[in-house]
Amino acid sequence: MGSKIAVVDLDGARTRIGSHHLDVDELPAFVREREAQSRPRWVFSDTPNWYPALLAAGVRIERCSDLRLTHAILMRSELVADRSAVAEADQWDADPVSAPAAPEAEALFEVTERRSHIKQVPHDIESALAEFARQSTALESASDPGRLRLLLAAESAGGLVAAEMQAAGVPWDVDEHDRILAEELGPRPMGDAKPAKMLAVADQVRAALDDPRANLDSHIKLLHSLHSAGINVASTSKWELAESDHPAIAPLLEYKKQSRLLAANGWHWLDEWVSEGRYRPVYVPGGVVTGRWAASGGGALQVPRQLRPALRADPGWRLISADVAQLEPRALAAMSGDRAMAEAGRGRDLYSGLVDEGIVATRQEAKIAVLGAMYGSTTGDSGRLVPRLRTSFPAAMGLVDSAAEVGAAGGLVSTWLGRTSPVPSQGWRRLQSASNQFDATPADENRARRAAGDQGRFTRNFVVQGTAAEWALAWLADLRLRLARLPGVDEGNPGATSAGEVTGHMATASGPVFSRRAHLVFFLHDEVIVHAPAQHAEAAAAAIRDAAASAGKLLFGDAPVDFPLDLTISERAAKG
DNA sequence: TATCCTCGCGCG
DNA sequence: AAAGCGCGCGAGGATA
Repeated sequence: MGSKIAVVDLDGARTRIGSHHLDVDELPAFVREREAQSRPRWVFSDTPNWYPALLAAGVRIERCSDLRLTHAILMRSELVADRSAVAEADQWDADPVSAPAAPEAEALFEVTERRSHIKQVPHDIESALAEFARQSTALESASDPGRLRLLLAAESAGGLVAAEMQAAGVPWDVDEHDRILAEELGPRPMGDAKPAKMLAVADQVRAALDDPRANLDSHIKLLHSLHSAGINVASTSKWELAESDHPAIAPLLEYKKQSRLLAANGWHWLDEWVSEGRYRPVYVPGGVVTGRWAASGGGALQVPRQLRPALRADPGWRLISADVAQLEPRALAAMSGDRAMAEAGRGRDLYSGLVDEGIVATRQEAKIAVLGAMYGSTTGDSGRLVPRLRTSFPAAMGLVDSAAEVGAAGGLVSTWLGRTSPVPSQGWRRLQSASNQFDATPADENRARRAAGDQGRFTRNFVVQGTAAEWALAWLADLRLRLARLPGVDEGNPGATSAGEVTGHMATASGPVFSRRAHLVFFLHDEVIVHAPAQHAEAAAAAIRDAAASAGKLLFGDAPVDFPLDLTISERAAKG
């Protein structure tokens, strides 16, 4: 509290034209005023270090550059001719640090403890100015700075969205969640006891195995019990179990399902991650090398469909859920300029398009073929179907095949906007050179070949997954601005009723910035959920659609590829 | 007792 | 008929 920070104004040529010294507590008012005057592009060392406090004070910003996020892209991008200066400034190559999910007093010690061995970027003004200058120079040396600028802006906007979604939280119906748990597991037990329905199912399994002491919670012990009962499986995974037909299998699969629900999203999860009716997972923008977001806490990447009914809009509000159908193949069609593939997906389900065009017989086959093409399958049904795509979609297949070839040889690949894959590890390179030595054994050669294949499948998928992630970021970035421009709950709609009551309820859970206006609450690779006042739900839905159309134009111009959405407006997220 | 690894399963 | 990409998480078991 009360520590001094410096803020510097730069003009378009990055020349210093002013500076200010503020107490940290004065920052929100300062930012609010500047934002109202000129909506500058703020430069943050690291968004989670600055933005949560602004949001808590009721201040949103329109745009920023996040130096940590942009550094990570620029230091690797093949588009940048001279990236040595950026790459050498390795204090900026730091771990993502997320804002704590909720300021809980008892967790403070733990949080500081954990953060102390995490490498953080510097937050002082001179370091930031120096890095900003290095990045600007690098960007100017790029072969296609326009694309990279787009990527950097989208990436930074993603940082803002993550902070905003964490501040807003997903409206979560704890009672509904508890009902689902009770239905599946039985009522909440005391302490760490197992719920009643689980105990009952476990007894059925033990009876069927004729093994009253069988331990179902340890893979190893369970495997022994299964073998003793004459069930010959190599693992306890459910797909393998499902192939046996023994009376113990059905209750065992049921038990595993219950056990998973309890461990991953049971009452303990509810206590830890949902408070005041808001689920606040921790997002990590740019956390995956492909550009996808990762998560670190709360399991935002794996909320089971079973629990989707627990997402519930506040009274007088709606949830608008939207996902892009077949985002990755569409991104591939667009970036490769494959007109036939674009045509297969235009105005319809892309998989059904493949059936209509006579390329495969069923939608299921189409899905297996397309996923196989993007993931690099060579065996089974998928390996059999992929070659048909090579005939029909030569441009798309050429792009992924050549990405795989480059990767297998140790090379780098880049996404549409210029995010470049990481160099293969030293261990990988050692394997390859060992297999080229005169005394290489067949085992060496095998290992090297397998590793080369793995790397090839990684780079094959990198260009597609990464470009899809860019589309999604562009979608998000545009959407957050469109939503911010929608009127508040009691503005511009004289017909609105009980608005005061609704906002009164909201103010606690969502904080001052989000309590009155449509806002993003969830994002997962190719889907968004927006929480909006009922009277603006249609406008919010239109914003989601318009943002998707803009994203396609922004990235791919007039390429004949569309990105259709499945969109639902409801009080509850759809049942899975 | 703390930390790492493997397994299995949830999500896209 | 569980292949073929990217993740996070919890539990049990092994290791320090």
